[in-house]
Amino acid sequence: MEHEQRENPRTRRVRRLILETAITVLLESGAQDVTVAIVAHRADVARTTIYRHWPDQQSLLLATIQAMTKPHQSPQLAGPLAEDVRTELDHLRTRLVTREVRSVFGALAGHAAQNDEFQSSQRLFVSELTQPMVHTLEAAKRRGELATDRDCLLEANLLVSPVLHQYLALCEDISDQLLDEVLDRWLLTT
Amino acid sequence: MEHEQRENPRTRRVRRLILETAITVLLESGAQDVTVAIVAHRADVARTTIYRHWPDQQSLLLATIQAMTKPHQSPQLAGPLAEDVRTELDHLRTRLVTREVRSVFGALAGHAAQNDEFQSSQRLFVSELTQPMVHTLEAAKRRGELATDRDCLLEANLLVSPVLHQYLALCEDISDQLLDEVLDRWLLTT
Amino acid sequence: MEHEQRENPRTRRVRRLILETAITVLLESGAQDVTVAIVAHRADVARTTIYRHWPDQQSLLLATIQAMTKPHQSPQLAGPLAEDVRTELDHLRTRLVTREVRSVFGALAGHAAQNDEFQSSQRLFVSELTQPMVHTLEAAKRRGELATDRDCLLEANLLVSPVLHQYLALCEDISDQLLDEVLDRWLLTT
Amino acid sequence: MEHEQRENPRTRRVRRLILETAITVLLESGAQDVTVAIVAHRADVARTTIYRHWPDQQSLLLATIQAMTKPHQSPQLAGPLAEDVRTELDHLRTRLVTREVRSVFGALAGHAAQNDEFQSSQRLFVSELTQPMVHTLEAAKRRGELATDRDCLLEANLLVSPVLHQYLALCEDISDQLLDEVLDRWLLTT
DNA sequence: CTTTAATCGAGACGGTACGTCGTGTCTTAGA
DNA sequence: TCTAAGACACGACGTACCGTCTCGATTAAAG
Repeated sequence: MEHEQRENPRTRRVRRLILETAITVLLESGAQDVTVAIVAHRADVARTTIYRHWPDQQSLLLATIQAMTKPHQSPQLAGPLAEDVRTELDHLRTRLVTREVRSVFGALAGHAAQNDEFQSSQRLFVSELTQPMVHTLEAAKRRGELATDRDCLLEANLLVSPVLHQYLALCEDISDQLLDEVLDRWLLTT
Repeated sequence: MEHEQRENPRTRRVRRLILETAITVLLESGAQDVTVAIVAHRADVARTTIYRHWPDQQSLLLATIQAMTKPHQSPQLAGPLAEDVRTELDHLRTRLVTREVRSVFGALAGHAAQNDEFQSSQRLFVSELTQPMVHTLEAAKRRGELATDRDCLLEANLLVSPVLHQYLALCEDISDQLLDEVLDRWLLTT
Repeated sequence: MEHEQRENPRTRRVRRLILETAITVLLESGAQDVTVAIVAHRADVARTTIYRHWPDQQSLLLATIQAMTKPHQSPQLAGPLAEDVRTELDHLRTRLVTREVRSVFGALAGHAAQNDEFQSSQRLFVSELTQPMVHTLEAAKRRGELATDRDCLLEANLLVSPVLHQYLALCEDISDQLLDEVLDRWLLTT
Repeated sequence: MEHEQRENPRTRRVRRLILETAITVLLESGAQDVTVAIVAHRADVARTTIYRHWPDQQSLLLATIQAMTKPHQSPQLAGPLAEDVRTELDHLRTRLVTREVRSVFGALAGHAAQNDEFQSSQRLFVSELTQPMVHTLEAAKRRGELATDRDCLLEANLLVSPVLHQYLALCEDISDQLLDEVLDRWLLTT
């Protein structure tokens, strides 16, 4: 957005400060505490300043989450497909834990039922989690290790969903056995 | 619990009334509105009466959700396994939509990251969704259509997770194609 | 009241217990805390039991104060009038402090403007404080040390009021000088 | 206080409005009803607005009373001392009745035993009642009608206390006889 | 020595007020 | 000119008492 470029530098600085504070609060204390009052206090900024940038609390929370939703990067893999997928599953597990995915996903899901913007954001957020797997599959397809008529997104979802289900829906740890099982099953269907 | 039996019938009636009102509010306007003030007003009950039964707003919300979390019932199926599973997937889709699962799941997920009771409740809620599929598989196992060394819960999760993922995580509709695909893949691994 | 004699002994015991607890609370924490809830708790008695004996909180407070309002006793004095009066002023000062008169008077005055029963009670309470002085003057009159046409109650009030004023209205200590001054002035008018 | 001068005029207006409403309530229904909820309602102001200006209910009541405690003004008298004092006693009686002194004094006394600020306020309030008499005596002293070694405050208290006692402690009317008696006695001691 | 009636404990219930915290709107000064 | 400061109305929170009202469970007194 070139709009942001032209902005008063002070304004941009303040906006950043607020968002970063909001992120910190979200990770530290959960989405419940991403409140205009609390963020303003923590960022040492007037409450009204926040309202000048975002119309209400939900917008602030949404912007906060969107600021956290950055593409996950995985190193390009080029080993045999099975290995790459397994590695990617491992990375996924790691990302789930280290990036406090539960908090963010919870915040999104908590509003998604009533608020379409949150719904889109949740879609995006989940897609970002799945993206590296899609890339891995596409690379394999290019290398000829995967049939060209396969829909990489569908395949990725099939691979990823049991893992996310275990972690985000059942709130349980992800064992190596689960990852192995998922991989084995998937290989059988390829 | 015979304790509840001995309760003053009026008390029990009021408790029911409150919970039912809370359920209505939750389904109508979302978990955000399951507020002591709103529920009290809608149930035409004093705010303090609610506090006499539940210590705070979260407890009320939790109780409300737990009151909604009743085992899903599916008719016993005895057809060939593939058909039964496919039927069950269909039922699952139906239940997701008709029982406002998105609202409830969102409410749970929104608190689960901070509150263990909500986490347990979420676990339970998701299990209830999966349960009919588990039963179907167990029946098939008894009929000899499924190898006895299979873990029915694991299999059920593998079957169910792509569907839930599509609906709860990606917030998208569940197509027949998806259900077919899931079934086909699973059959290949059996 | 022979009515009270016929009462169930248990009832009488409980009534006493409540009143004594209320007195304790009044002296310890002030009239603000003579609350049905607090007294019931301190007396280890059900709240409803208190309501069975007094219709509401004000009645309880009033009864508590009335139970505290017992005639002040002074030893009969027979010395010369000036000495007796001075001694009585001293006793008055002592009683004001030791019997927590400020708390009780405050409680009474706080309700007297709105509630006639409290007003009567206050009148009585203040009279009791003045009574010993009246007796002293009457004794003096009988001994011929005071003209028979004097109104003992009026004289007592004239003697007592500057002292009460100093303590209850101005909330200040009562010095010996004040007592001496009051006595001297009064003697000049006799 | 120039601080108050600089205040936003709206703020000052609101503060005034609240205090005036509180005074009205106090005079109409007694100190018991000087409640944040009631005053807010009567002043058509949000409850929180009151809390922004006074930390709690007691502070509001105190401020209300202090706002009512304005110096009593008497016209300068220059007649003979005895007449002046008698006039002043009359004025005092009038003020007691017309300015609802019983309500205010009751409210003060009701809290004075527990709260030092109320105690100071009560002291001040009573002093204001006595003040005109002090002035009258000082004027007399200046005119040479009163010995210079007399303590005007003490004399005023001696004159005033029987009257206040009659009205505030005994809750009875103040007769002309009483005023005459008090004056006569006092003249004898001068 | 039991039975019967008054009294009590226990606690739900509708209320009112408290004092706190958050929201979103608005106005007034300042940098 | 943008921003800070903060007043304001509003609404919900959770707490503490109020006074009313069942219901058993005790207890005292009378049959």
